[in-house]
Amino acid sequence: MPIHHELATAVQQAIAQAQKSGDLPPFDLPDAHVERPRDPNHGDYASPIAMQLARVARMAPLKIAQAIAAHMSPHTAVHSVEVAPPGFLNIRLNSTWLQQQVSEILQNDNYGGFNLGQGKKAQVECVSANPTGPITLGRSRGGVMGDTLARVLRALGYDVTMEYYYNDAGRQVTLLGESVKIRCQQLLGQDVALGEEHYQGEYIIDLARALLAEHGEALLAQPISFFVDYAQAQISAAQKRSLKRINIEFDVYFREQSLYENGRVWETLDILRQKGYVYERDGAQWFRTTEFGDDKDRVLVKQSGEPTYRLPDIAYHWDKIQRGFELIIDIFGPDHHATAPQVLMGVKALGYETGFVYTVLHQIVSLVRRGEQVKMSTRRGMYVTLDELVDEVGPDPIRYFMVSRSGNSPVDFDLDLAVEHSDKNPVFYIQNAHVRCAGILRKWHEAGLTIEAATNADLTLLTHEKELAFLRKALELAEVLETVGTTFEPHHLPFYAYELAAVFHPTYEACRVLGEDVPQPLRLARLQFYLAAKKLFARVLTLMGMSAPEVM
RNA sequence: GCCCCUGUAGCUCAGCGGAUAGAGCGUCGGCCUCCGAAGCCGGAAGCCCGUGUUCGAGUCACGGCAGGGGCACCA
Repeated sequence: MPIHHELATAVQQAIAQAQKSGDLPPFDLPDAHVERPRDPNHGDYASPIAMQLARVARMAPLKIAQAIAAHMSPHTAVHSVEVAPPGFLNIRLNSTWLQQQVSEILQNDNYGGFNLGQGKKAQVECVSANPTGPITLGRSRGGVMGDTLARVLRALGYDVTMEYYYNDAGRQVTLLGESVKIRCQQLLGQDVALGEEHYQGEYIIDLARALLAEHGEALLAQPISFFVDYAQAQISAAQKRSLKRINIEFDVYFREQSLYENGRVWETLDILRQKGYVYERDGAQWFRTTEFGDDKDRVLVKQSGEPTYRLPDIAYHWDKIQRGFELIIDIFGPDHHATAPQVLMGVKALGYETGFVYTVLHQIVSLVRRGEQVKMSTRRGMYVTLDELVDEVGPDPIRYFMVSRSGNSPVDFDLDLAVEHSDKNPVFYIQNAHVRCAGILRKWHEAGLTIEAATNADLTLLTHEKELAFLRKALELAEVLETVGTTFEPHHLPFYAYELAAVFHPTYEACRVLGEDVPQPLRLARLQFYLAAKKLFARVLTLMGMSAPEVM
């Protein structure tokens, strides 16, 4: 159990004890929690519980706090529990215990993680781009957010499946096939033109060229499905390669088509109809979303007899639930902000509670170069792809900047900043902390010394306030992971990483290791400290899908 | 017209109902005979407006004002 939970429990037990002994009147035990005071002078953790209890206990908050403090049982981590007006309970950690975090970090490969999820099956669905073109920046953001969430949820004891949903059944893929065929015809000198709705991108011509090289002119006799299958296979393979470049890999690629093959789509419609949520109008099948608060009903099946995307989307979520996921997270870009709630309405209509299904929305990504927004237009295929961005800035800045703000804020991806090797660039600022640790260890080895020499170091020598501040910050990782894993807002992690580096660098300046004026026992202790710091930075960077370089 | 998101320092953003609102950039001023200055130290500067809920509001509710995005029988 992480320390902030232990302390909260301790507070709660103290309240119960105080009630037992009559120092506090009886009332239902609240959920106590501890938080970090803004001002470190107030202690390492604080609880405002006494103020919250004032009403039910009908006592002055200060008196309540005193009663709780008096009944706190001793804890190895706790140095003192103080009461401060108007009723705060301030807890200070024991520095001996804090120093032991060094060995805790070194021994525990899941430092900061804890078993919040208890092995529950969780699914993160993200990217889910149609297999009709390269991965765009918006989809990349969703992917980075989803992958970061998945990594955090695994650290928190969830059994996570990363899933990618393919729309391989709709009109879009037919258009894709037609686009490729037309390009083939053009390459063969035929006078045909792409329609307005066809895919305009250069990559379509490349596909056509490759097809022609393989099959020659005879391929024009093939049905459109031939072109569809070929293009889809090529494009989805390319999408996977692109995503892998930024360390995103999926466990399951779920094909929309499979929901038609196994009858799930029509089964879903039947059930919705049986439950009275479907009616016919103008030759189409409508879903009574107004019963769930929507401002108008929505079409499930078009006049043509083809389903809209909604029906398979609902069927897909039904399938997810039947596969036993207890936590479902859907990550949607701005183009899905309006449709996300409709899927949930579908799930409700099927008879499920939707409390365990979360939709995480994010805003757009735009590129900034030399302080100016780069113009992008999806029409004409004039957008910047993930591959182009990776080519230009590399994976790490993408991983960092795509999650470095709340999903509710748009991302302005600054191309100049992303590659700038300076203190302005938070990516290098964080990675440099790891590099600096590595540098100390390298120098140590170069001097012919081994790490083993330091394993019995006396950690209680780590008394410098900056060293202790770093260890306090290390402790905060558990809180950050919990926040990310319960709010599904991954941006807290890069902020934490930055703060951790901001606590580290002054420590590095102040707490030298190899200098001749450092006494040997302290040197050994600090060596352990920097070994732990290195491991912690590597851990945090890995949780963000970033690399932890030894040199830069 | 309807829906979603946003409004915090000159700029870009954190801030999970708690104590004196934090960073980065920019700006002003310092620090390399010393493990990576890709770093450190210090200064100036801020919650869109109103009403309400609360012991306590940047945070919650309602109403304004302003900006962004979305409103297909496309996905």
